[in-house]
Amino acid sequence: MTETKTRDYSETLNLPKTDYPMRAGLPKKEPEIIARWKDMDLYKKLREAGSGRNKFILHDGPPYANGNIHIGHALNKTLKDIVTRSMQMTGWDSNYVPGWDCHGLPIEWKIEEQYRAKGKNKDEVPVNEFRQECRDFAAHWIEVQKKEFQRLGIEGDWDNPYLTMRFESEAVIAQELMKFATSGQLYRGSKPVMWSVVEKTALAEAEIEYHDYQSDQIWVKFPVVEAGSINEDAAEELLDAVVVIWTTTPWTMPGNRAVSYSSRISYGLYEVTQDGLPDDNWVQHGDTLILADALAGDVFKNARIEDFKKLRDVTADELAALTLAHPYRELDLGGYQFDVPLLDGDHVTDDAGTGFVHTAPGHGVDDFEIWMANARDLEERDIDTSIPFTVADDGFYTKQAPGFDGHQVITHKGEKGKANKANIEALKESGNLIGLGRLKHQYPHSWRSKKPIIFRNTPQWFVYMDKGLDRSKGADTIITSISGDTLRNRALSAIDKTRFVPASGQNRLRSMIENRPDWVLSRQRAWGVPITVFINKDTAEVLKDDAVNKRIYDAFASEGADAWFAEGAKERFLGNDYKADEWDMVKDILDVWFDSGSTHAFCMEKRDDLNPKRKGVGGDDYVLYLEGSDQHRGWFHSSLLESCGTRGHAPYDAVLTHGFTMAEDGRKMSKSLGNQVFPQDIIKQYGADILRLWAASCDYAEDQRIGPEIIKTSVDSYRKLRNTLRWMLGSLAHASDEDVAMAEMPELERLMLHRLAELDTLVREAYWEFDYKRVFHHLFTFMTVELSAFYFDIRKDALYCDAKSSVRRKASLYVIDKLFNCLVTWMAPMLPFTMDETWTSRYGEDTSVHLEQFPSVPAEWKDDALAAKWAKIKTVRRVITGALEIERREKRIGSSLEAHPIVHVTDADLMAALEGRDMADIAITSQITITADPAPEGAFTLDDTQGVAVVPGLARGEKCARSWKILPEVGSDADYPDVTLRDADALREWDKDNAAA
RNA sequence: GGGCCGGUAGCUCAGGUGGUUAGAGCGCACGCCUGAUAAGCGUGAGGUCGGAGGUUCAAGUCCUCCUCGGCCCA
Repeated sequence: MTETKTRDYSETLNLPKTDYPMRAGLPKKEPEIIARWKDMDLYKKLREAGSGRNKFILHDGPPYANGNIHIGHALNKTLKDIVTRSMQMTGWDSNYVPGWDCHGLPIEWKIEEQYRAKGKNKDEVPVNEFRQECRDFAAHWIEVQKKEFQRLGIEGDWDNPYLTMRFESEAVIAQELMKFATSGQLYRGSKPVMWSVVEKTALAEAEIEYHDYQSDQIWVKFPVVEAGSINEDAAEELLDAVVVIWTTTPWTMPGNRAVSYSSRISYGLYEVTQDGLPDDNWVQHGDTLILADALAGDVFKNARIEDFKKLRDVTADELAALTLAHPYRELDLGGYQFDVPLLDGDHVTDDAGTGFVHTAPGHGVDDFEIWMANARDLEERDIDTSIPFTVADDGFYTKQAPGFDGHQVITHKGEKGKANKANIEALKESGNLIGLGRLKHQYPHSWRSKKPIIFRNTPQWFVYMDKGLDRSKGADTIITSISGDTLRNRALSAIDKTRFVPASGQNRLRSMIENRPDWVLSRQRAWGVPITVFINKDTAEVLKDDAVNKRIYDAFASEGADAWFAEGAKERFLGNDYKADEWDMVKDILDVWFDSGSTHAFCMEKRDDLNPKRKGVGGDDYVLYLEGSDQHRGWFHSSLLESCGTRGHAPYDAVLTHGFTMAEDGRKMSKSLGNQVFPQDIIKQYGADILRLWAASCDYAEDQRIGPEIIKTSVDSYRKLRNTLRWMLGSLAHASDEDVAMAEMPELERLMLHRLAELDTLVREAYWEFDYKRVFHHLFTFMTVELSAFYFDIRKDALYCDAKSSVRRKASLYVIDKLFNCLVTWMAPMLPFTMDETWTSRYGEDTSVHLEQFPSVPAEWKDDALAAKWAKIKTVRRVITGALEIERREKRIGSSLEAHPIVHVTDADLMAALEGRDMADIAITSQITITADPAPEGAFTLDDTQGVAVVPGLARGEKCARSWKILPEVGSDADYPDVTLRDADALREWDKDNAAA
């Protein structure tokens, strides 16, 4: 016999074999996968697969089409995609139709900005030309964002998204508005808005800048005319007194309707005690004034009075019972005879002024709100609550400011008109002026003209929150005089029927609906859907005519809302039944929240592939809205009101909200702090799946953080997941399709199947609860702790070294196959790129994991008794590996295969669990001895484990050249003298198979 | 200023109805392996549970206040 050279056995082993790369190269690979999905028309295949199933509709809240996407968009769309994919894979037809919000102010601004750069004036451009430019602008960003969303791996109908500016959408939006109009829910009211006289336009908060400005300040007396009936003497005193206000806008005096005070401020009755005042002084000896205590001194100083005394306190109750006269009542102007009430308001402070605030509801937001809040009480006091239109759009007073028409507040050049002066004169004449001065302060100016703006009462369109509705006419409703069926009540009861995730959203939305005022729908803007309403010039009645409305709808559907602004539109829509000159055509634009609040109407209901049949209307389809928590005030809110007003119920079954994404330090991202994170950067550097893994692993219900270190955590997790899957793929390269019966399967394999059964329940539950971090953390821990470090580590020996015919090996491959299918499908919604790559690596390029369902798990896999038993086995294993670690540290062993521990198990329960187990395999040692004998002194134990002690020792025998186990039997097989008997058998089989081949 | 939500190891997260020395994974340190190898396995060090009061035999868990952060209003 010639000298035997050691044979290289590695070719006889079933080592992992795969092309699946360890390093993913996602930034390069993901676009290829997107292309593959497009080529195979995955979206269409998904729809075919889902056809006939109940629909799960994640109805997209439309992002605004005016810039690149940011991290918040990325989180939002990723969560939506995880929802869509997971529902599709758990038995629903889950069709995601993305949408965009296209109308509105920010886009108008951009176009205006471009105009300014070109020296063009918006007012000189025909409105429909301007609108076209807005449309083009939106269209551009829709394409940009679409690509960015697709790059994130979001699956949906990207070829047919919905757009609020599509003609059909504009038609339905107008139609929805007309439903409110014809059902009587829409009314014309008024509200002060910031108004630029120079540009003759309303301005939004963002269009305002503050500059220094010199205002006229005045202190004004309001004579007390009624003092209630608290106490005759006290009332008498107050009847002789005046309430004093201070204002920097004298021109708003004609609009005054009330005086506000605060019950949190202390007030007093003051008397002027100074002698020798000139006869023409505005304040005289003996005058009594009611003032805030903290400000009385200031007021007298401004009225040039040095000597005064406080007579007594004036209580909040006394103030509430006062009625004042307008300072102009005694003048012969007409129109100021009304009573002026005192209103308790939180906006009143005693920092400056008099402690009393002049309240002109047409000229300030606080004024308007306190007026409206008290409207009901005032009407009971026979006080007219209508708000006068005192100033026209050109800055001139109207006839509703009697005695002042002809005067201008602000001129067309932005300079002060004569209004202040005229009012000051009138006040002097009435004897109600007590102080006068100038004040330099910050005052709002138009960002365009840089000229001062004013608050001006303007007509606006509102929807009633508290008028009774009548549902008897189907979807349309009619106002009734008395009914509990109001829009507010409908919305509240709809909220009670809606599932909120997290639950706290319900309260949040509820309290907003409970407290909100009537819904203002009108904006004085150009880019949007118009309020398609005609009002009768004489009666101010809103035209309700189905034929007119249909003409409007049809025109919009084919030409877009531009039709409203086209030449001859009025005559065209009114038709022959009405005289055009008897009707006014409203030119206001709908608030964009009405647009997006109508998406359920023009997208969800109009598309056959959506149009849900929900519970209660003969179906089991399910509609979810998912947005950031700011949308309680926004889209969740407007969609609810729109749908309740026109359909009587919410457009959704469930509302899911997520928090906002902060920088790594937990603070808001900002350019100035330099802590911004851009999704585009992460995708470029690591890939979209890394970003998605971040989204899936964090608690999105709260605010999340993102930054370099956090991304690194995702990258590390990703690598671990990927390598574990890679090893499975490598092992499965040797698998056959042979099934192995449960009865034949070793307990270790059955334990893994049991764990799959448990995870199956958990994963399905967590996906239904949209709790992705729970799915991720469980799967990740399972893969690292139970698979990589336990099951795979133990089974490597059998998988690599056992003969092909080994049942143990076949069983393991069977289980790995099940593990693979479960894990890859379960993670597919979160990591769509990687899981599809993994899936196709096994099943071929013409498949996709996204067309799979979560595997059904046989009930027989679940085996709690087995799991309990293996918990004990693992307990013993921990003690063994603990003992081996000491040996390793002392350099007596390196690999655990060099060891032969003697395990003393004196706990009968644990011993019973070990019965029939090959603990050497399980502990990955070459040999092992299990004994019930008491452990000798100095044996290794763990503090938390009773009844197990380990005496370490070295394995005896030769090291097997093939499996590296050390066993005495090595050398006893004549054919294969350098291996164990198991390996010898395996080699015999391998050699036979390969000789035959 | 008001409404709502939150603050558990360096990071991401667990911690039903209050009950022994607060857990996991990652990261980190150290070690082993070299047939998952820019991989795999093991061991270890990390926490005043944002802070202060209070209720209770007992609080990360209940109450109050404060603080920091966030969303929405004003």
